[in-house]
Amino acid sequence: MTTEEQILQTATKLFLEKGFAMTSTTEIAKEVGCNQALVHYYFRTKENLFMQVFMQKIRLFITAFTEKSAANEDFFERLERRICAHANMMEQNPNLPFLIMNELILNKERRCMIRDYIVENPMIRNIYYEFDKEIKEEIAKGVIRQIDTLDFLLNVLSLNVFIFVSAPIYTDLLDRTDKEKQAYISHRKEVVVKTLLNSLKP
Amino acid sequence: MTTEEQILQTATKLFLEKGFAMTSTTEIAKEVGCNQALVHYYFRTKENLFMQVFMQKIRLFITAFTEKSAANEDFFERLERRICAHANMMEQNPNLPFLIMNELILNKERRCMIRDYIVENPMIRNIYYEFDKEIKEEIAKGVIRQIDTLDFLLNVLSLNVFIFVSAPIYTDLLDRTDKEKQAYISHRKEVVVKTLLNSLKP
DNA sequence: GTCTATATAGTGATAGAC
DNA sequence: GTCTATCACTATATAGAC
Repeated sequence: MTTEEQILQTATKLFLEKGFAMTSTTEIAKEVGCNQALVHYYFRTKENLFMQVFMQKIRLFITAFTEKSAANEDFFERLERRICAHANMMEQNPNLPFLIMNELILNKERRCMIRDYIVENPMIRNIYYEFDKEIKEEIAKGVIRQIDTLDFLLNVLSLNVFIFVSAPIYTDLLDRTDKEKQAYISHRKEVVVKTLLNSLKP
Repeated sequence: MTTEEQILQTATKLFLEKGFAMTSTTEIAKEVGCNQALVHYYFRTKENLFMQVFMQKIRLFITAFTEKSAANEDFFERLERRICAHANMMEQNPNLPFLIMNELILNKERRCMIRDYIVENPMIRNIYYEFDKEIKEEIAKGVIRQIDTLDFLLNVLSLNVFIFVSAPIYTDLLDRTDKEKQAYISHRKEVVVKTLLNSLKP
């Protein structure tokens, strides 16, 4: 691995653990084993370095919900598969939802910066459009109750994100072991799927 | 208002807006209109000042769910009233859920510090115990489906908190006005109540 | 490409005058 | 109680040697 890749990898790890403000370029360099000046040689500013990490993770976060369905699954099975795919992505990047929320809330510039990427991206628009069509069909068929697609997606996001935001808090607050933390996450994943599917009942 | 109170008030405002790490004592002093040394004269350290703000807000956050019920309300009406009370508290302190999450996730010491307050506080234990009894009774009566009380509370927390975390992101991402942001919050509050009540159906 | 050295600016905190 | 002045520290970023 080149030094540049090492810096990017270490930066990703540290930004996820501690956020933008509390991670210094000195610390990144120290963990890579090189000099602090080198971090700036490759990425010029800390902001640049962060945005590279951030946008890559944003892409991952959004595309995770687009899990393709198997041939003969019904609507609820497909839905469950997608909700789980989204949760699994976060399980593999535990602090990711937190980092995204954190930086988007504290920094208005970053909100505006990803607007172009998310809102005006035709691929993402298309993903939404397809899902919206699906939802409306099932409502028309009477399989699920009347609900707005965006509202349902926000419900999924709320419940899924909160699993991983609350897990470290839950663990320390109730003096749990790492194994119990894992059990908490698994359990919440099940509860969230059940809650979401049940909330769609007519 | 005394200078000390002014400092506390301004600190509350700035910590809520920008978090602990990105608020400096210099900035607090500047906004109060006094010298930076004075902030340290009253509170000695920035950490002290923050913890005073933080614990006061934590208390507010927890007790908000304990809205007392009117005499002749049924279970679902009481539940709705509590969920709304909790949401309204956050509406009056828009960045509060975010601040709490932020500081609890990034700072293990703070997690442990509030453990004593939350987990071992007999009043809070009692609130939980009463609600748990209520839930179990309604399950026994067949009014709602089988669900763990803690799981339900986590669902409430997830959905309610996310309304206010997502509102500023939603507003900038989709170029919304302040009035539209307000409409978003009102709408989501309704959706969340409906989703939660519907998810309890047997 | 990697290093040392340094410019520049900001931080939290304290000492001491008034 | 409020101020000025200052210390010690850390940060980002850059210049220049090799």
